[in-house]
Amino acid sequence: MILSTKGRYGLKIMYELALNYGKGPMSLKEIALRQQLSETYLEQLIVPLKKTGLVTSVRGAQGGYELIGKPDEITVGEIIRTLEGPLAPSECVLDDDPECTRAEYCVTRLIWERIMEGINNVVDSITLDDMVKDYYMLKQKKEGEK
Amino acid sequence: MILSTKGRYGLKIMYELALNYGKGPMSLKEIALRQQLSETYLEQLIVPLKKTGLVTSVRGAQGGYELIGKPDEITVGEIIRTLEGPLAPSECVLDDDPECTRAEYCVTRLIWERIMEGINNVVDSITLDDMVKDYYMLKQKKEGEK
DNA sequence: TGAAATCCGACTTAAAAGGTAGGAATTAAT
DNA sequence: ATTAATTCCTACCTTTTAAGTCGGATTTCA
Repeated sequence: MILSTKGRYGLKIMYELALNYGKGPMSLKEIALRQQLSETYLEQLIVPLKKTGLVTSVRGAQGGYELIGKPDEITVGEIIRTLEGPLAPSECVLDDDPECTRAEYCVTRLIWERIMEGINNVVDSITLDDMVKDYYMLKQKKEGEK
Repeated sequence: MILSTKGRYGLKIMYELALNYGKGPMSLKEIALRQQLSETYLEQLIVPLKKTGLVTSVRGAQGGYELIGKPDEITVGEIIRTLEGPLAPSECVLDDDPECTRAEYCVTRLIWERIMEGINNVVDSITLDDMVKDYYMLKQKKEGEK
């Protein structure tokens, strides 16, 4: 049940952009450097993020990417679903599955629905701003230890 | 983020065994028939369920499988984790990941931990007995519609 | 003794994961 | 004007995983 690198790295991209929010565009090169990830791979991942309208780009030298919305308006759920598709444990709970009219009265389906609801509740309750706050919390804590 | 068929079919196996609880062993053939699944594939899936001690087997003709514990003591979480491994969105939240001492203060890791906790809370709160009850509820409802 | 089961291990095929590579287009700074 | 930095675009590659299948050995009830 581990997420693919798409969702995981995608969140890292968005987190870096959130830390940089309001400071102009940030290049993928810098993000890749800070997160120790392959820049060319991140290029792939940012395409859907742009298409969904979560980020915008500035081309050319000194260009890069920026969040479109404010960090407290972007949830972890939106980001992960953009890159991974719907967060469902089984296809049969997605809108329109034709095979799911079964003689077993589909009890398992009820379970998948509950699980899906649980997962989405969690990820939709966390925003990028929460992550930024976590960062400053951790930072302060670490400085206190010196 | 869709579960593999291991976890999904595995839960169906356990659900059938729960419906059959107390009535002697049930063969994979019958389970496969009722759930419209490949019997030989289910053979693979039941191995870990047996190894973990969730089911026991009776060999020979009229043999089959039975739940070891009572349906209200077996959670969906146990079953899925047995077949899918730990329900974590990232490896880095599993005990001992060595790579996770990072300069970013690992804010994303905090997020994965919260998500993992959320998922496990949901699946561990549902037992096989809940599914059996769901079955009788749905059945009654359907009969009322006639 | 035969049929119905579980058990065991190897094999197969297709898709997905996790990238790389090469180059075109755009733009700020010099 | 040129150069360097950047996004953008398309294709390709390699390894792993998913989702089974297959053949046969073993056990046991009828």
